[in-house]
Amino acid sequence: MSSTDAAPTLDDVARLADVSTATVSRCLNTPDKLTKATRDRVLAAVKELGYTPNFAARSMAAKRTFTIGAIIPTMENAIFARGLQAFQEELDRRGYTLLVSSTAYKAEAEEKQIRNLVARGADGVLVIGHDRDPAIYDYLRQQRVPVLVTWSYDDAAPTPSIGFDNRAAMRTFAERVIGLGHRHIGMISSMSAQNDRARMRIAGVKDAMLAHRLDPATLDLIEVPYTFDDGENAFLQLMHRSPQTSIVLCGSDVLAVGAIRGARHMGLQVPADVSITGFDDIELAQVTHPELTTVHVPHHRMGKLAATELVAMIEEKREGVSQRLETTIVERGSVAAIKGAKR
Amino acid sequence: MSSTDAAPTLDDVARLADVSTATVSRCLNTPDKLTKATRDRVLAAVKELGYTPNFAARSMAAKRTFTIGAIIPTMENAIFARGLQAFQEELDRRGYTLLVSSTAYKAEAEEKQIRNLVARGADGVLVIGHDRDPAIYDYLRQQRVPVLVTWSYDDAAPTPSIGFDNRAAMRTFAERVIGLGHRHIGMISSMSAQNDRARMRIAGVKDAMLAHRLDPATLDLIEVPYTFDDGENAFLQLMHRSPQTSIVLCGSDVLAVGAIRGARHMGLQVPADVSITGFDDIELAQVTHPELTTVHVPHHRMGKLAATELVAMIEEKREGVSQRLETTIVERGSVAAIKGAKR
DNA sequence: ATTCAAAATGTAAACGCTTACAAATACGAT
DNA sequence: ATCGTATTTGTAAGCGTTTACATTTTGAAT
Repeated sequence: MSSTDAAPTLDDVARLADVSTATVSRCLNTPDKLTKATRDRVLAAVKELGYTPNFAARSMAAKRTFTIGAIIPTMENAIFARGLQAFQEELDRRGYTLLVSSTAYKAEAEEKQIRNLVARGADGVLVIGHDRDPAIYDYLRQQRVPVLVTWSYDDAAPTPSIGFDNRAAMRTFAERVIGLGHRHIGMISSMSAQNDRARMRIAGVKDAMLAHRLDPATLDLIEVPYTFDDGENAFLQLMHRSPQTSIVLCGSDVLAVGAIRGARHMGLQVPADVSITGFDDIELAQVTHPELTTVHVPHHRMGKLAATELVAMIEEKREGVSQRLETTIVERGSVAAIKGAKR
Repeated sequence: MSSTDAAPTLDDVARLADVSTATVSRCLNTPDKLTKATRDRVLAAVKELGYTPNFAARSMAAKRTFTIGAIIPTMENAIFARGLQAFQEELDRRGYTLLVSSTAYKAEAEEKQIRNLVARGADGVLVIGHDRDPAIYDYLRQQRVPVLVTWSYDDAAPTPSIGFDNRAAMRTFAERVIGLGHRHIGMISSMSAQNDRARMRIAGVKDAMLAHRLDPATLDLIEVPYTFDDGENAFLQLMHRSPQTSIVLCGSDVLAVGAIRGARHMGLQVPADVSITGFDDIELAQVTHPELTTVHVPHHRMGKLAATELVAMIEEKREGVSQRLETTIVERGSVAAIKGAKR
């Protein structure tokens, strides 16, 4: 209705409702501490003025923001979207707001983003993977901001994590495809520096090779950034220098989709001429042709559990407890057995 | 080094550097107003304490946050990712931080998100498309928060916009494909309620039909949400009820990719049996087979211009000026001409 | 040496909330 | 009616910055 000069404050509401500011504050935060009569009066005033509490003032006074920050490597593709969505939903349910920022996979960018989030008063922080400059962990500890790692599980790490064992997951998966008779193996990974997930997946493949008496040194590995184009280029390069490659394991579905396109552009049939696999099982894995055989990650569950745990860490002021989730293998159509394979 | 009990404040820094809090503040905000000697002393203290300014306190005192909020319909797919990335980069360059939140295409969720952003002190707000409850615009006006619309251009709208003419873009595109001889046209659109972009794209198709003496009433239109599955299901439904359909125009690349999968599952060849088109030209359009013929939107330019304009609105305290960007048609492989078409 | 304007620094009042504590009020038991 | 307790409301002190204004310092000009 009325259109005063500046944004209305608690004082304005208090004056209009003829109560103290404390009462207005209580009405907004702990409404059941008020008589219905006053509550209604205050609410009416709030509505009439179109009052919105000032977040900065509130969080300064309360020393709480009910905000949680998440730093993810990228928003450009959907890798983290589903998990984050679930994380956000659970947070919502518990009265927290999510602040997201992305680093474009630049380790240096992460520290800045984290400081920003903390400066903004994040009550807790969610990060992807364990690997990062120890200074970041020191800073977070000094600021007393709880951190939770996700997308990775490592019991031995000092930071609690809710995720899965990337190495074991990839190992199991690789063993399965090697069991199909593949001997000339290529791998396209994201850059492994400062990225334990990528590194562990590579290690997993090597574990599997070892288990099958293949020399891990023969793994034709190529590390690239994270786009479709990167995947395609890597694939072309790989097939060019190792034409006998029968399967290319990709560190992510995005890279795998790029690789499939590369195969098409080279005139190779997938999986008849070459098998290609992904990792993550994002929706994208089901729109390619052939659809992608990949490792399914429990995005939703992981996001939800992470939210639950992080909120508990904050509210109960306790250390986080790690939790290992299981991954599963999803066979679709991008892998074929080698003809004449023993098993 | 030291690890005091709570997060260090300006006061702590001031004490350590043996200056007043005002000096510390100036050192952080307008460093050239200080002697090099004091500046160095303060900076050293900042570093020693690991001081990070408290954002809430700062924005309360300065009544500025250098934060801009953006509300997008979804983060689940990459439709808005590229534009937002460019928006963010330009903002960064100008010293602003971006806060993003998404509504999952729920109109009701938008108001809440916007209030939240404003409460958090956003100096300006970016939204997608013009359509929304007028109450939202009223609120923003009352709070004196500049708003800029993007992904849509409408000279007549009261809110300034930096985008393209969805209707004209779709009309031109549809005319082109109709010119290829298609007479039985299907369309899969996002839900058009509270979504001028979707509505205008539909209108564009009808415009084109009219221009080609086709009855717009014969357009077989189906509206669904925004996922791959929605696109696939819509396609199946469409082809089931109108088997003679020769081309399906989709309101977005995501729906189109779903439709292509639907065609594959039905055993239909694209484009031999049926043509399918998209809209947006996100990277996804190039990983399907066939690659998608679509309307290219200048994501990057749009994001960058939006950032520039919104910051100008804030800093120069002036009305925004709208700007219309051009779209182009990208022909890839998902459209075929009807055999024996006149022209 | 003295003067004066300019530059550097300090003082202290906001900013809009929350909350400990104090005061007032309501209500049941006597 | 009176008292005591529980409930509701008010008072006012922070929370950590920025910034207008006041004060001090600096250094060039005399």
